[in-house]
Amino acid sequence: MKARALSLASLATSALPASFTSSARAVFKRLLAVGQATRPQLCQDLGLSRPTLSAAMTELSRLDYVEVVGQAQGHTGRTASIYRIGKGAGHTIAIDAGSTVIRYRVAYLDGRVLLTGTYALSSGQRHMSAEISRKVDDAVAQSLASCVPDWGPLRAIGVAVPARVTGQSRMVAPGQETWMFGAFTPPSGVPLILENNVNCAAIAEHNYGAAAGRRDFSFIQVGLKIGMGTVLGGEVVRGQNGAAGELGHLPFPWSASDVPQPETLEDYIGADALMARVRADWPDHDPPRDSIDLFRRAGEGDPAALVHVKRHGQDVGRLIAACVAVIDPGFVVLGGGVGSLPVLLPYVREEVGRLSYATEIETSTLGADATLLGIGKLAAAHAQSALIDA
Amino acid sequence: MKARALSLASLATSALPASFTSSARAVFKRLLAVGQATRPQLCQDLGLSRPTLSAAMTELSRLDYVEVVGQAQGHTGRTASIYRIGKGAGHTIAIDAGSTVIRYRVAYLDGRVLLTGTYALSSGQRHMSAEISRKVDDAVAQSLASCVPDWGPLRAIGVAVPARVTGQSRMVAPGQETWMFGAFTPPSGVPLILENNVNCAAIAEHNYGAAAGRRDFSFIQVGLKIGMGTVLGGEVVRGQNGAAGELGHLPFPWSASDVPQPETLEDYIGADALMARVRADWPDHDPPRDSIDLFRRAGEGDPAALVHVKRHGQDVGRLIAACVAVIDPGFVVLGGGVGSLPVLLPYVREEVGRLSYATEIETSTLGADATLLGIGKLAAAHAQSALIDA
DNA sequence: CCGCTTGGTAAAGCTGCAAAACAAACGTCC
DNA sequence: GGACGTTTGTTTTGCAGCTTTACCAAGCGG
Repeated sequence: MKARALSLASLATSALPASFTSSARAVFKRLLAVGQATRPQLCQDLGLSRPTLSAAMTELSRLDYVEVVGQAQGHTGRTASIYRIGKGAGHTIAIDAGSTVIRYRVAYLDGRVLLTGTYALSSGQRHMSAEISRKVDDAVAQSLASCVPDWGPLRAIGVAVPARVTGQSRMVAPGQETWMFGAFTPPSGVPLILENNVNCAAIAEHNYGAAAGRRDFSFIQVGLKIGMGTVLGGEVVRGQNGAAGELGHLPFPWSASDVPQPETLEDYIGADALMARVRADWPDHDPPRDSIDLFRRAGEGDPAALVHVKRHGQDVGRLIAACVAVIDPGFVVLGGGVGSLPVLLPYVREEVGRLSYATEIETSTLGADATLLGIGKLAAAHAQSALIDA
Repeated sequence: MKARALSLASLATSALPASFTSSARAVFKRLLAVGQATRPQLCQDLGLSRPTLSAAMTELSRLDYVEVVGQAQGHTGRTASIYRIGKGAGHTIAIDAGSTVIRYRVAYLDGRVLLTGTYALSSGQRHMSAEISRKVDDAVAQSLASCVPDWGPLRAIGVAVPARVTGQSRMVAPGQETWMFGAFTPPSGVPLILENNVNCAAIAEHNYGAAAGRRDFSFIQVGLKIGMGTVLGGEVVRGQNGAAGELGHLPFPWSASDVPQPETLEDYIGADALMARVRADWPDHDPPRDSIDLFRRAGEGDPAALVHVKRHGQDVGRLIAACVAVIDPGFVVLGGGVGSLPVLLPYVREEVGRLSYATEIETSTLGADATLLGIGKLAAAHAQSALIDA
């Protein structure tokens, strides 16, 4: 996760039409969360009276923030209209500026997908490069070109980046970092939200994945690099320098005789170092090609592979032990190319059990989509509050 | 900080008289925070109109929650009455059940002290013991005996303990842990609030000390034991098992060849281990008697002492590096018998600078009172919300 | 005494909500 | 097909909590 920081500043958001009553805000929020609902359902869920809800609907309809999509028939009584978020609420663009591919997705604020796409990078980019900037620009251009009136206004663009992100707001002023903005010119007047990619994955786990409904948990990504995203009290912990979860900075090696060196741990736990150790130690002339191969063989019972998987699981467990010692999240989701492999899990659990207090550990089920889902959620959430938290 | 956990449950709180308007709540809160204020000041600070404030005052006066303590004279115009919290709001008892002494303090909710006292323990109690329970009971009995009608009702009892505290609420049902409640029987009907002593010190730093006004920081206590209390977004991070900040559980020793052992770090960084290393390594036959002596000699320039102080500062810096890697608080306050010694600070800063992102580090100025101040604040805050968050 | 300023209260009005009453739509039973 | 019960949606009315406006009270200097 080592990368330079992005310093953030605010950008003028689009002018807002009006202020809403708190009930209208609640209705809008609820519709975003559940997708569709009838008025009686909304009354029930939000504890509002029918007249109040009626007023809220009138308010929201005036700007096309809600629309009717059908009728619900109880087995008796009048039919109820089914409402959802309308075109007036607009849409967002979410971009996962990953190490090997750029994914993008255009969606309404309630998550309905309008357009998705992928750009491959010419080679694995361990660090940000001009090519990423270009592809991000392509993704935005493609989205804008495909835009039709039915989508409503573009409310926010979110970009998940493999870098630290700093600043109070998640918005960035254009032109601050050439690697990001060298070829990418964000459309003016549209809020741009940057977020660290691991934090995005954590947000996705929180909203759609293994950590749904939890107030506190950590998501630990283990692959080529290591990183962590933490949610405490429902809020992402970002850190003063945007460096929360940069586990590569844990003091390592550290003992009575070893002096920790900066950023050593990432190079020790990263997949490259793992495979180097595996190859150096392999008993015959057919070592695993890559970490996937190693874990496959371990799953098939290969003793040499199991030794290294166990060893790696223990090291991951020690990462979690450090996390528990500091914040004791109680629940940890393992993700990333290596971390999400189930073969690793029992060894991780064993080591955490040996070193730490009771902590539930599960592997992620969201796969490679996690980051894109998370930045999408973030962009939608930003758009939502810009619209109704007047 | 290694100690058994306290499992918490709720206790019936005293019946509440009435519900307040939000303006009355705001006025009450404000008076608690600032101590004294005139009506115009409150209008200004809270953005309320004079009629609204008048209504709020009528509400609060009816239960003696506020009282007039004087008149304020501007250089022209009518005099304004000065208000503060009244007897009706009641008082709290705060107890620091420390390792060597038990301190207690009775105070109004706004912090005005009514009574303080100290009981020495017969010997340093590394773990909780029956004697602590007895002294806590003595402290409460003494407070109750001294109580006069002027103090108003007893609203809460807070106890800071050198143990993990778990559970949603800070209240504990009587009779759950014999070491705490073997000889201590809390008065029934009064909420009892338990909190870890390091978290209390952090709360004190947040309200009265070096971290005043900060939303995020960590307080690290270094002495016989090590522990950390963290505030993120103004809220104390307690952890699922109440184990957040148990730095003794950081993986140590950890390197390519060293296997971490449970709770090793506390015994390595604790003052006893430090002095053992100092004595083993001392060049002549006059080693420092204790850590205070060591740091005094270092302050006077003794090269042998400086070597060990520097070494210790580096180790403390590595603790902070671990904390920064996980949550990146941006600001750290050093406290405790060893941690608060200024001689240590430059070495800590140097090591953190070498290993981590920019992090401000200061030493605590609250001294031994920090824990008592913190638990007092917590008890008052609990009483406050019980009174007005109806 | 009068002007001037500031503290405090009483009366009227506004906002956001709910309860009650009313109106409309739908299925069912005779 | 029409009466009836049920559910949805709207109109009316009322209330809580606040602000604005207006007024009275208290202090100071001339």
